[in-house]
Amino acid sequence: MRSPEELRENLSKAILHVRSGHATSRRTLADVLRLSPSTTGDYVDQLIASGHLIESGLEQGRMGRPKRLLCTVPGAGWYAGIEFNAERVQAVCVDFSGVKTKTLTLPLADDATAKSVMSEIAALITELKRGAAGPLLAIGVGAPGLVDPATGVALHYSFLPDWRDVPVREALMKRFHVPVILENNLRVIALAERWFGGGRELDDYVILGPRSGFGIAVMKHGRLIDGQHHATGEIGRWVWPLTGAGGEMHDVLSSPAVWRRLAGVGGRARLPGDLHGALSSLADASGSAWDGIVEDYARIMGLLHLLLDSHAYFLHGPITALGARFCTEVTLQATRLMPALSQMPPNLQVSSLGDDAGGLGAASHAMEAWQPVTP
Amino acid sequence: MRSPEELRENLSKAILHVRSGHATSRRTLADVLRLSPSTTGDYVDQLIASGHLIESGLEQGRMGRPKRLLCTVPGAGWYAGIEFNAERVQAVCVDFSGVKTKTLTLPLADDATAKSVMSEIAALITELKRGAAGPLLAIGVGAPGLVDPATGVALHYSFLPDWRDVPVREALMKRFHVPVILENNLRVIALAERWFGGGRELDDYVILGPRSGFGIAVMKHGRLIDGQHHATGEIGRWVWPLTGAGGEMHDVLSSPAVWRRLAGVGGRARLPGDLHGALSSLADASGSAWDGIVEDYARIMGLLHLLLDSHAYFLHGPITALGARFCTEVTLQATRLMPALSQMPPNLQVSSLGDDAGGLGAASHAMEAWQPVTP
DNA sequence: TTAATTTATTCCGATATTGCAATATGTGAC
DNA sequence: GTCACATATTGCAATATCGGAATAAATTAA
Repeated sequence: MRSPEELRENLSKAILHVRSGHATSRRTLADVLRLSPSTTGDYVDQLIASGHLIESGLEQGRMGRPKRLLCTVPGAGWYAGIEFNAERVQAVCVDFSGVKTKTLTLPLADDATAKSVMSEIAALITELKRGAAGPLLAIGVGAPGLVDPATGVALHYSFLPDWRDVPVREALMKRFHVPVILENNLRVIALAERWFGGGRELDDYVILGPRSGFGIAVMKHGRLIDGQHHATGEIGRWVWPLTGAGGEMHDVLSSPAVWRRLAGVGGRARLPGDLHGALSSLADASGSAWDGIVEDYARIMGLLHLLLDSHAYFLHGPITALGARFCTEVTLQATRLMPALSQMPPNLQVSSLGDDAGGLGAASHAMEAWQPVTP
Repeated sequence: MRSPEELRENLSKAILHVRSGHATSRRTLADVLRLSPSTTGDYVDQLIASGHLIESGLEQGRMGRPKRLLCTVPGAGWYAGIEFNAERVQAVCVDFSGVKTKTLTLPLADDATAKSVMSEIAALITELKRGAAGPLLAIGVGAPGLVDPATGVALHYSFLPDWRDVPVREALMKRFHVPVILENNLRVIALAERWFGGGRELDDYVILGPRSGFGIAVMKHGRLIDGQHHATGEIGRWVWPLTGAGGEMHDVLSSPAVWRRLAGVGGRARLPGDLHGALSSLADASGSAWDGIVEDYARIMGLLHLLLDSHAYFLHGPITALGARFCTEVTLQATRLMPALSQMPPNLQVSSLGDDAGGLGAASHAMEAWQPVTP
């Protein structure tokens, strides 16, 4: 008898591979699971019996017996993905076949507290329940700031005054009685990119997330890299300019900072409510402010790419409003500044995921963590 | 029946864990292998019967039946580790219990070619054979420049004129009839750090290798990170100064460059034969050249640590002659330049491995790759 | 049409691995 | 000393997984 853990894990992986489309039949599933066809067949029968998978027709190859196609049953349940920051809470519903079926967004008041945020989250999940097919299977939460995924406690977030040591997992598990997974919001966005974005075929890419701060998430070998102080990717705290001392990069290159530079306003200016929209109207800007921003981003891209040598770099956050032109110019400028890059130009692109990248990522995390119960 | 591959892999892992001291009894071995005690017991019996392991006494815990200690049999065979650059070839012998028993070094002539290097390597392995206990089990090679580990072909190295597409694995396998593993030399040094250096308890650290160029190797989750163009960690090609264009970091911060700056000679000056020795005599230098170098390294440490957040950074290469004082000053200066580091000071240290780090690393790689034959 | 070929799935005996119980071997309390 | 407890190892019946053969279902060649 093999350990039940391992069985559950294999069943879970089987579902994930079918859902992602990486495996479409018993045979291909056996290949990606690295298990024998016989065992895989058993698994599939079991998952069909439990209502998680279903056969959806035949696919004829160039020759031989056709594959009996497999797919996940949409109504077998759904995952909730929650993401929030100081301005809004977002909740998305992803059904068992991995399709986003609903997105809800709730603006937060200026005087929002940890308590009010948690109750908004619960309210949104309850709202999602109405009309969702099947049972809620798991909840993923992408929280800003510092989090401890192991304990499910959110440690700190500067823009919500009393957001400190919030037991997110405990609270939501008590309320909804399903597994709850907590992660940093930039890191769940990396998962969204794998499930819904341009990272579907990749296990090596980087998320660039200039928002209020500037962090990155690094996917290597299909896994997000970690650090000692939950501080991996905190490049917003790089000194800026790079040959200076004291000042920090996110003061100059975060999304709000980029808007200020482009709009030509000082640090005191009040930010527009819709930063993405405001930046969007500046997308065909030119002049020294634009060129300076491009050059700054180019330097960062160069440093990152010569260090990480990743397949792709996905841009996220309000700054994506600057569009593909921005990415192109940054890439060009990077190669100009660092000739070594001409042999290996970085593949920088605007993420195809829109504003609900965070919610999608949180749901992706829930999908990856959930396991079926074995009979 | 489980797959024979998996069995061999488990036996191999069992040996590695016993050798490393991470597992000292059947019980603890079961824990680290994540297998049941019964199965692990079978494995151990098998490995004792085949002469790879042996019981070496009892260890009494605070209570209960004592562990029956396990250790690897030194005479069960040995691993050859080869490392070279334009100046010398190095070969080390590591016995089955993971102890280095011999190091050989052969200087290379100025007119060395790929062919002569390969024949020196073969000669050194043959020399190691004399007096080594048991059979040669595997050969690890750490080659400078660009290599393709998958095919075992060394692609390119600037300082050996015709070193291009050299089929290292094929040649040595034909000659010695054992597995041959090829890797980049900086990356095998990372393995040496895990087996023989300060990385023994870590699975998250970085190797800084300023030698002729300047590369780093990043260990995350116990695995070296890879990239798209075999170019991960090529930070020597960062633009330098960081706010400039065109010039590259290794022109200023490689070991030869640091010596030139400290010695106050121009770029044309001939390098001393013993760079480590030459730098050593400058270890208590001071003045603007020293301060400039410290500041440059501090910037790099800051950038790396805020991005990678690793447990430790091990300094390798001739520059280690500058000693612990250099590391201390770099760390201090980094924190001064980037205040964010004060919450998470980087742990930079001179590697405790000496000049044969490369050979040890190559042997480590061979150790990790070798698997016992199942009866 | 039939036979040869290719690919996917299922059947089945062999066995490696497991969980649990039993056994071994120590400490500490009294 | 004896008993309760703690920890490590071994024995054994139950079973999950495997390899290989058999079967299924298609294409291609003749």
